[in-house]
Amino acid sequence: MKKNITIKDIAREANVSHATVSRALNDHSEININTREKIKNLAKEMGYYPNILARGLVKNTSSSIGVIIPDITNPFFPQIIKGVEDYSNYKGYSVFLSNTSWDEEREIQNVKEMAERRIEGLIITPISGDTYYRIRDLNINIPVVYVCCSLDEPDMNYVVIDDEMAAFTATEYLINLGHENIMFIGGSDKTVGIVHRLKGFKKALKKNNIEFSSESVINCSIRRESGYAVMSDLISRNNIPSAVVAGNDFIALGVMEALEANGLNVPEDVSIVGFDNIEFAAFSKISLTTIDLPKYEMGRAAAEIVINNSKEQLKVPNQVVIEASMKIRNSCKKI
Amino acid sequence: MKKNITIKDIAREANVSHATVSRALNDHSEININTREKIKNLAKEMGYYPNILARGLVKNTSSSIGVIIPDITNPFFPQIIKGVEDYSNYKGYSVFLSNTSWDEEREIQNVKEMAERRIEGLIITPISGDTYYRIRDLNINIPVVYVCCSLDEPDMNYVVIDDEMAAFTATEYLINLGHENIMFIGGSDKTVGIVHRLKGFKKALKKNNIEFSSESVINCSIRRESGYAVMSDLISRNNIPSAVVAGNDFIALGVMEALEANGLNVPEDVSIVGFDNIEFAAFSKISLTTIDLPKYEMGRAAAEIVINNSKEQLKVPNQVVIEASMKIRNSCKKI
DNA sequence: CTGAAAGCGCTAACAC
DNA sequence: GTGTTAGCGCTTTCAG
Repeated sequence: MKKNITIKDIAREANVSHATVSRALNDHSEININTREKIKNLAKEMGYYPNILARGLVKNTSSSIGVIIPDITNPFFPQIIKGVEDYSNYKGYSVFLSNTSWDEEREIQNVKEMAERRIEGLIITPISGDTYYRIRDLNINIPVVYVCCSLDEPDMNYVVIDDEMAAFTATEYLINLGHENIMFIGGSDKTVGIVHRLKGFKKALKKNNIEFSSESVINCSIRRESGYAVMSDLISRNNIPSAVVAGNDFIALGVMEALEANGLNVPEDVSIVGFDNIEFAAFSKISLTTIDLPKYEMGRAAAEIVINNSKEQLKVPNQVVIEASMKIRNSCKKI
Repeated sequence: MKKNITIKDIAREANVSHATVSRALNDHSEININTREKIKNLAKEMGYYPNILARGLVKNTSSSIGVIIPDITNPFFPQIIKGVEDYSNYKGYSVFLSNTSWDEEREIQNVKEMAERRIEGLIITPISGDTYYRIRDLNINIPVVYVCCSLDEPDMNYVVIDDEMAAFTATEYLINLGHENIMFIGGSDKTVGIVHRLKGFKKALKKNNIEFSSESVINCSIRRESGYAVMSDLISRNNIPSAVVAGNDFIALGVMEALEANGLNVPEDVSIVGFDNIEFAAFSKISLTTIDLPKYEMGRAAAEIVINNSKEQLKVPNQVVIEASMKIRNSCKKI
């Protein structure tokens, strides 16, 4: 392994001390402009790449942040990541990415590892609300902001939409279309965003005097396959609702697939509304009515919070609730 | 900013030297088992997180790798990333992710930054073949493997499929279905994979005595919107092919959208075959016939190469060509 | 088995 | 302006 060029190598070559090289490379004011240029040229010639880790050691920074998500395969997350990445890159930060594949232990493990790498901020969409407490108890001494996960904790930083409200809107939209047999399909009851959505769902039923039956909510993992499996099962048991509110678009798509596979049509046979507005929901063949989350903006907002606060160690919790709206397309019909 | 606790803090607390603490924490053999346990417990109690950067400085490692891709929003890439991430995580490496948004300068800039962060390997799907040479000239002293980009360079490491062959197969499939007016829509002529695909396209035409007209290949950026724009333009000029080979699925989807928007149907009015087999291509409403790239496996293979070779500095170039096959669905019809 | 000391590559006083 | 020195948090000889 060829050794990397260091500041000392340059110093030797330039006949100066390595401190001078450091000053030159960092554009310090107290340095002769000629030696500065000479050193800079030399550094370029020699193919010098500063060792940021070493610098970080003395300056106690890493100029990196971490992003932990459960499933990069769900098109919802890449948009968030893009928002984070653009801002981080702009600010000179690099981002560590971790995909936990819905494994809570892996999630916690990765938080620890990132702490050991001295990330200056963590952005996470946790698998469950428990994660908040587990991370808190980790005492990692790093600001963390939660995306799509808000708990009633005064010290928690998060970027969310008003899930309850959004689900309420979506559900009432279906009710106003004449639906009464509506099911909520989606997500485990450990996933915080889903819990809020479910709350909004129930609220809308109640307000409109539709009796809520526990059989009308079905938990499943937040995967396309899960939506597919749940709806297939429903069909086989001949227990088909007239409308469904899906925990998110990925699940909604699975539900649509299952319907399709069984010769049922959307919206003719069953109406459906999703959550997230992933890119494919807009695809004309799919045309899924859904709640539009400003994913990119949420990622960016989260990045702004951690990066701008990492220095002064977040004092005021940042709890940002971003506006979401319903995108009405063609997956729901009046009955 | 609360200071992080260090090995020295533990040493003081345990009345030993910090070297002993280091030995204990790293399970060295030459250490009293009792002091080891005592120190370990103390470390846990005190909430100690080793500073991996400091360790890296002395051991000259970072246990991190970099991944650079042009567009995380294209579902093709998350699968690759997942493959990389799973293996890296398994091996104790963290991954830096960079999304360049098709900006070549940002791409190069990020390579430099990652070099400064002393990543031990770089996995990149470059925007153009030029990148290979620019990176090579950067002399970053880090193994890099290219994904979906192979050049005729003996020292290049890459993981690809046989794009030319695959495109040949796809095109001939359309020809055998009776198509003669086939267009290739996709990608800039700087993108290496696309260039190979185009080559295969031409080869198939030639072999089947179909005259090739330069008007039957249209370059565009590798985005869904581009496919949409190109096809819209074609339609407005009333220059509609009977079949199209798309540079990739994302473009194919855009093309389908444009067709749809203009009242044209797939496959009735125009047949189409894509490349990549992104998840949504399989969606029944879409049912896109396409070339299936084993994305996850490609990412994993790339990660294996960089991680297992970073130590001994790749000597033998790893040029792996993974098998790809055609997934026949319902986007093409016989004429 | 443990401590002292050196050093990874860099920045930051402190002299001169 | 520049060199000398110390030290960031850690691992690793080298003694003992």
